[in-house]
Amino acid sequence: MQTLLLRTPEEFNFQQCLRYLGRSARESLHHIEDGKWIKAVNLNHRKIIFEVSAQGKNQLEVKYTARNPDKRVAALLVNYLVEVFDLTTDLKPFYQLTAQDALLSKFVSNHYGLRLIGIPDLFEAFAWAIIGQQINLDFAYTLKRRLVTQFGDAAEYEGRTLYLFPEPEKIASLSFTDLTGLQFSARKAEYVIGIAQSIKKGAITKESLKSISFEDAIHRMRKIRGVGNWTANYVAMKCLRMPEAFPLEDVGLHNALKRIMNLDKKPEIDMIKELSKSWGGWQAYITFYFWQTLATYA
DNA sequence: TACCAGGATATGG
DNA sequence: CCATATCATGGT
Repeated sequence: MQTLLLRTPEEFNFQQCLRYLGRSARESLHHIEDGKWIKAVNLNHRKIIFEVSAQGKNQLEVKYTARNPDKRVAALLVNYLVEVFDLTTDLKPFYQLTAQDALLSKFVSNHYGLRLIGIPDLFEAFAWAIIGQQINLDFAYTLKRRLVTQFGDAAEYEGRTLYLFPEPEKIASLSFTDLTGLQFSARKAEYVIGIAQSIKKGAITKESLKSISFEDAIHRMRKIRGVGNWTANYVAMKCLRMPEAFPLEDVGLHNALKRIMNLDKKPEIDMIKELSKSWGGWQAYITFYFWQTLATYA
């Protein structure tokens, strides 16, 4: 086991992030124990097992081991964690904006230091979004667990089995019945396998999507079968790290708005559009913070 | 029982 | 362009 320290911004609270990561007991891709986040990932064909814990106020302690260690492992892992915890974004303007907004200040300050926790892997981000379309989150986590345990790689670590999300190359070679057998709908099976094939071929890459404008990225993603406005914005938010990403149609957002604004029914799309005009390019963060007001969220 | 869940697509008007 | 049916299953 090797150790590295990672400096974190002032507007960072590991406990807030850990609470988010522990939001579902059905999560299949990590463990949380004794204030530590324990997980395995595949980064550039290096399988890495790591533990993250808070080290003082402004640092994370990261213990890690790799199956095929080389000198790039530490750098890959740091990059991964910087992405997951969004450590390069300055949240001061976000907190300044929301503090002056009567609606947003109600709940944003309750989660000070929470970063928008990301899904760095493009295929995982798409697959998770598609799995979650139109079903309740408990069932979505169940479907993900079946996919992960059936087709994902695994690592044994101190008596635990740590699963990795399946590689697109693996899913690309499946037939629909492999996924409908896990209780995916025929549509979702088709969508997930199709995206795996596109990513395997290189027709869709994270780098190319990140290199173009937000509007162009959304437009390009929506050409993919199974990807509508909600899914494109979810991926832009959680993987591409575009701050103006905004899943307008999100039921969780609707329910959160209904609760926060004390509405008697869920808000209309046009009302949400109007409301969000004052969110100054922080739509993704504000949506993420809205989700924290719900009992279950992702 | 009926309706809602992190929606998207196909089809008919 | 808008409305509706469909999807699979779990929760309420």
